[in-house]
Amino acid sequence: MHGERLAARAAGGLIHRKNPVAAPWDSLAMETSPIVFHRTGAPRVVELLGHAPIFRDLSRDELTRIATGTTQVHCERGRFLFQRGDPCVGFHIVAYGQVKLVVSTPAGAEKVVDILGPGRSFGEAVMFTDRPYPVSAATLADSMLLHVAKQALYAELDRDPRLARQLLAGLSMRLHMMVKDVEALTLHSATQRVIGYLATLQDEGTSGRVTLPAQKSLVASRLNLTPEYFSRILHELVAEGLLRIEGRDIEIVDAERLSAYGSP
Amino acid sequence: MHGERLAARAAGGLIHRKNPVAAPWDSLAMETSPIVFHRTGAPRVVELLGHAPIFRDLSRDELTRIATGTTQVHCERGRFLFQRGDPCVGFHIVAYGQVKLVVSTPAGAEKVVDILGPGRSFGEAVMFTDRPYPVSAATLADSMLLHVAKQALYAELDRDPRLARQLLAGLSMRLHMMVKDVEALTLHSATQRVIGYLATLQDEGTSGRVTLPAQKSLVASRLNLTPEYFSRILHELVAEGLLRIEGRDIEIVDAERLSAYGSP
DNA sequence: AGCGCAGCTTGACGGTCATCACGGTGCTGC
DNA sequence: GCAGCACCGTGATGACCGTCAAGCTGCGCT
Repeated sequence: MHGERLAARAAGGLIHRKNPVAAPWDSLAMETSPIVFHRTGAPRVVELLGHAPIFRDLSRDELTRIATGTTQVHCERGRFLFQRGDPCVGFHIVAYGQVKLVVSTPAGAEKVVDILGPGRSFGEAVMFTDRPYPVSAATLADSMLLHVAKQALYAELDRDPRLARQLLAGLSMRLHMMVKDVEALTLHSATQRVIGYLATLQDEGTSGRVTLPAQKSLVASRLNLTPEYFSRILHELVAEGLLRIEGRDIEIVDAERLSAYGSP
Repeated sequence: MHGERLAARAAGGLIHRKNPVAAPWDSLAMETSPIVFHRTGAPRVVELLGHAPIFRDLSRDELTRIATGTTQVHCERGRFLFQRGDPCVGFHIVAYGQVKLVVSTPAGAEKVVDILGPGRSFGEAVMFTDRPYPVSAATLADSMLLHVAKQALYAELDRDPRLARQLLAGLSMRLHMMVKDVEALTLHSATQRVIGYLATLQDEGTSGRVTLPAQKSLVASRLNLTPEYFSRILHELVAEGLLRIEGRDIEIVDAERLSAYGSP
């Protein structure tokens, strides 16, 4: 049984380190109360919803209707938003902060499925299936989320076919990513997975410098590696002169040779 | 690089073995011409569409409109319906026969993502993303498929919010399955994956007897195993008195002990 | 300052699983 | 009937990657 030891660090310390991830698309005053729900038709909510990719190019009217069913959720670092098995009555959008999605066995082993930053949404798919959550979600930093109630979205869905297309496209992209993940897990070696991951980080922010979105042990789990082996691979790549590492910042020295490393 | 040798048997011989999988929801005369498209408003098409889970409880009117954009595709065993990278202009429904979805590296390694029987649909997600196919599809038996054109579906989507919900639910279930797959690949051992797979086969057809949907090497690839190791595992389970095997038919002797095997 | 702890690294070792090689069986077609 | 081919099983070997057990570093805290 592997991953046993990951369990120890799973829940994430409830430590108050001031490490909120900056929101690129908006910045708000920070809430640090343990966990706060804020039912509100606040004016900002419409603004925030409008910036989420999933609701791009909806009209202001539509957004305000959806905002009616939306609550703000303030959540400090290291708390669970929901656990696998909980019922699902809506979906979440990250306003600021950072969230991890994990699957875990009863035995305590844990695997990071994804690491989500501001603007990303999650839980839509579960909402549409009327099943309990298959994963758990926990904050990696003090965060603020929007929770959109199922009813509100369904109501709007009946009015606007364009929204349906957006949602379908969004879920489809998600599925596409999952296929890529499965492909990586089954067809690529550990080293190739690391290289591929660095590549995806790179074309988000252009230039040869990337920075890991979270601590290395989390990224390792995301790539289905132990922290130890992840470390070894990174340092092997450094030894080859392909990378340069400074904490979470990684400089890609030779992108050409990197993407070809480990094929023949 | 593992899976290199799978490539050899990848394309599937173009042999004419009469091995069409019986369609539980309809039976039709078999076509064995190499590959035939049949643009048709045939009366059966509406019937066939109506039985696909994805179009369940649509009205006859709606189905006939969709049928307008639907073509019958007759395809003999061992041919590709599309290859990774091909553009996508619609999606498929299996009328009868059997289809495999595979991902493959340029190096030739190949992995079976799924094995699909009558009634199952595939390619919707790709259609909604406006990207090329991330997987290839090939027939495992002489088959007949329905191909629904993107335009036809989009048009109907604008008329009927209920269809949107069905599609969203369908894609969401697909995503759920993928999450389960990733979980199995990363958290479970090979033996546990085999056991889990047998369990899913079992609750489709109740009773202690299941039969593998395709040849063992394909099932092995689906479970991310080599045929050799898959064989070893099955026979180990037989040796433990948990299973009994006769070709593709497997009798589950002790379901209790089976599902607990390999945990402590 | 000095402790304590979380995160990261390094080394030695072993298990799980892939790989290679080969023999067996049941089709199909000549 | 036999060649030829899929498909399946078995044995020997070793790679890849996980596990266990240290040290190291930087940061927050008292």
